[in-house]
Amino acid sequence: MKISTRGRYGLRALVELANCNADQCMSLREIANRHGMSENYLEQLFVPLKKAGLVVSVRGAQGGYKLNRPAETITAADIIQVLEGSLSPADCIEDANYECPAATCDTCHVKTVWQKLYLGITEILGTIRLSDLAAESLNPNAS
Amino acid sequence: MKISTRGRYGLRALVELANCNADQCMSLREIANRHGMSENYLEQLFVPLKKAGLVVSVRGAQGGYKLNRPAETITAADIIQVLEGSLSPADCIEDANYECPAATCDTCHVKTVWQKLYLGITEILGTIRLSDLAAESLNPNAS
DNA sequence: TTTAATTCCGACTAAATCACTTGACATTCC
DNA sequence: GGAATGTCAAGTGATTTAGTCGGAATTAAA
Repeated sequence: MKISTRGRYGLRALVELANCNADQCMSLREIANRHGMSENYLEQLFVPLKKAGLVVSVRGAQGGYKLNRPAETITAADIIQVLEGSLSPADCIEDANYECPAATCDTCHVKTVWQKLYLGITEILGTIRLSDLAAESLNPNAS
Repeated sequence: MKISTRGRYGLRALVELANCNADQCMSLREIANRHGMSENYLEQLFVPLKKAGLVVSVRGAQGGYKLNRPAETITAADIIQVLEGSLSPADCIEDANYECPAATCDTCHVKTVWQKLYLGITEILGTIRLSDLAAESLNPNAS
């Protein structure tokens, strides 16, 4: 039940982008250096982020990445979901018509637990906006 | 962010125990057979469950395991925490005085995300009692 | 026009974790 | 005595994690 470096790095990286001017972009090298991350690894994370339409890239010298939408419209749920693959704590509840692989499904009476957890996680991360995190990062002392 | 088989199997197994009479015990073999689990693997899960005081064992023929406390006093959080090691989605927030390993901590502005998530997960799982799950499992149609 | 900075792409890899399996031993009921 | 159980320690194959590496394409600046 841990968030991996994919989600953690990705979230931090996008907070960084949220702190740029909307028309400016920041290179992966700079983000990676600031946060002590591997640039090559971070690069991999930006493939799905771009594909999901959360960021856009600018190639060539002085290029980099920037947010594709206002930071107010991007939530932690959006980012984590893209990078971790899903927000669901168990495969059997991601979509309504998933079938348990084993014949053991009829003896599994704990699905409601994962459903409640999934709803909770979605709700919590869905109400955290990137703009809030960006503001916090600029003014860490404010509650 | 997935719950592993440890947590899933363990929770299902304890629901089974919760459906026994308080003085009766059930063998791992029976639980494993009912749910299509590996008996030997399940055995490993019961080591920490016993150590945590959630179950007690009865050795010898006709032995097995039973709950150590009334099912009303055991929550999903208790079980998952023991089997998954922790309910925290990130290592940096488990205890108040954990220190980020890297010097990158001062550039990490997303800790509040993991804290909120941790609180949410703890709250959700902490309010699910084993007795509720046991009742549900006996009467799956009731809401 | 060259050069340096960047994204893009695909492959590789060491280490850790997951989900078991195996085997030997201890205890208790029948 | 023997079968049914829990206890313990170790091994294992597959998958995932967190990277690394090398090179090609694109673009701004010198």
